[in-house]
Amino acid sequence: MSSDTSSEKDQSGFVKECQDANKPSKSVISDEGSCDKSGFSRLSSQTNNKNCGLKEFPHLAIDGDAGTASIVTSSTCLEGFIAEKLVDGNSHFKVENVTSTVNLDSSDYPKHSNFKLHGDTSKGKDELHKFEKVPIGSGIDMCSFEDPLDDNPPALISLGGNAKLSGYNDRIPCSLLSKSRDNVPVVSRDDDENSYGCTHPINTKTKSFRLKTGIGDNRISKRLASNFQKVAEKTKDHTHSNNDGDWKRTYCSKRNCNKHQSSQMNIPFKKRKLFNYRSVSNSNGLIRSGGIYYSPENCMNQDGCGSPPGMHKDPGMPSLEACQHQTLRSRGSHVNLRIKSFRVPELFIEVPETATIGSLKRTVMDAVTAVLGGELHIGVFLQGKKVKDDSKTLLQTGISHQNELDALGFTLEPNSSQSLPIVCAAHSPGPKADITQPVIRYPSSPAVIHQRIQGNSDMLPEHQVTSLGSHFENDHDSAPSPVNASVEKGMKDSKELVTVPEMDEELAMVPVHQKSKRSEIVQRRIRRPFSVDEVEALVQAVEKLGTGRWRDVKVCAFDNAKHRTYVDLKDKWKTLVHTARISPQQRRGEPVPQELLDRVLVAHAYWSHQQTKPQHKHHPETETVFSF
DNA sequence: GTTAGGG
DNA sequence: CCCTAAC
Repeated sequence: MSSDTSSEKDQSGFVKECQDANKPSKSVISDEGSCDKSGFSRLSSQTNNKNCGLKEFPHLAIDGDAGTASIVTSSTCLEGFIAEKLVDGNSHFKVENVTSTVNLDSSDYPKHSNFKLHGDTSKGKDELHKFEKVPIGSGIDMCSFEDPLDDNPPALISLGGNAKLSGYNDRIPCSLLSKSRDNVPVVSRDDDENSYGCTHPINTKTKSFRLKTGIGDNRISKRLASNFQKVAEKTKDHTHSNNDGDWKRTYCSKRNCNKHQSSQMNIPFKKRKLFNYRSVSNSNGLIRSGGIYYSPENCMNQDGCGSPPGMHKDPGMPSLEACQHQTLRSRGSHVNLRIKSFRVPELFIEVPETATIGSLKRTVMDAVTAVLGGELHIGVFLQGKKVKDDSKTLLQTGISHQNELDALGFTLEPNSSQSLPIVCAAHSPGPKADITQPVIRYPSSPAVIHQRIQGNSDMLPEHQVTSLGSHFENDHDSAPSPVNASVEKGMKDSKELVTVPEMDEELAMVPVHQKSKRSEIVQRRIRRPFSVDEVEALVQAVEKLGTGRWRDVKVCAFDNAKHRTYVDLKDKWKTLVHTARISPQQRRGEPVPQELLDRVLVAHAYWSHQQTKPQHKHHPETETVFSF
């Protein structure tokens, strides 16, 4: 069949129409529809609507209706502050002291989010188990849980990194974890959190505190608790080499945390792990429904500005000097940025109609986790331009309360694949330029099942036939296929992270496994059962083109269905033939009209015959005998 | 890059 | 759907 010539096609008759739709033909096939794309498109659109229930999930954004949370983002001064604070353990980070306020309010933040990230750990128990060995305190720390009494339960995610904090962060004692006596896992701490206000006078290690009842504390399994402990212990050594005992003070009790943050998002432990190897940045701190509050004024602490060893200096401007200068300028010169929220990019979730709410939640959680779980970096955009020089001060960059801040934007972007901003932070009412529209799809996984409205029944066979000519548009919004590549890339990168030497054994081992496992899961394309419409189109195309020309079939009938490769079509045909041969009782899945199956058998037999006797010439007129 | 066929 | 040998 490799030498399919036009003459051959013409002889086959089935092919004819597809190749040349303009030629009138007596065959039934030709009347029913050619393979011209325009014809197929019609169907595709219909199919699309029918099958793409996911459109209803334009955003699975971290809800942003919550209150505000405070977060400190990076700034040289701030860094110093943090470091300093950790040392004495008494420094208080008070957002309330903000003197100058440049609130970049984003009123346009979508409030219609359908999903919220809860801090409730009980719900994620199952998942947690899977990652039970994941270093709890390493990455994202739970500072608080959603308060059920709070109408605006902002979820706060503290993205810290104990294992490895990038940039200046790695000099800062990282996350610490502790648990209360009764095995209630207590929030871990890290520098980031300190900056958020989880840094209230911290108790000593012995002074355990527990999460408020009803916040999920008791719902945390002992297993987790024990793991927490393990991690905590390990982390202990590893994190406070510089200052023994300090870590003890770094606990973050819910109470303390809540003081400045209405709530936090509790990211699954597995996620934490992901964050471990590389912090999102010191500022990462919170991803919460409410938003991130940026308040550098905390840099008031002069010492913090230049003291920390290793602190980078601004080129041409001694950092210390610069900081002092800024500091001396008075509190009024601080920039307060309020990032309303980091929105989780488009997440395409597919779940069967029969899925339980619980599984839906888990699926969503997985999706969110997958997105947030990779290496993330904070990208800063000013007036549409990305600010790449991390060493510049806000002042130098032009980010000051005196300037227009409406053009300032933050993005969460995947580590290496910077081409794909995962999350878009929009704070400002300002230029849209700074708002990067994320186009990410959650990598498919077995857990993610295509949600398909099994509603072909309303489509009469006749309609199907008439619409057959169309091709199936790619369900651009129904499934995560197209972007998989990038996701995979991200996962790959993440996988590499697990090799980070800083990890201690426990952290390295389990996580690696989990991680790689996850990667595998992610990489597999989601199963997307063929709809009757698709089968119809496939059958028709094969009738015309024959078997063995799957690439043509693909181009002809599924050119716009990006998720259907010619291999898929070939496989589908294979299964169709099989299905047609077995008894209806043995068939599974969405029933394929017998009429179609019959056509499958006929076409299959026909083309098999053709292959067997390629020399035999057929007269087009004769072909019409096959009333496809 | 396509096909074909087993997994 | 994946994988891969074969082309």
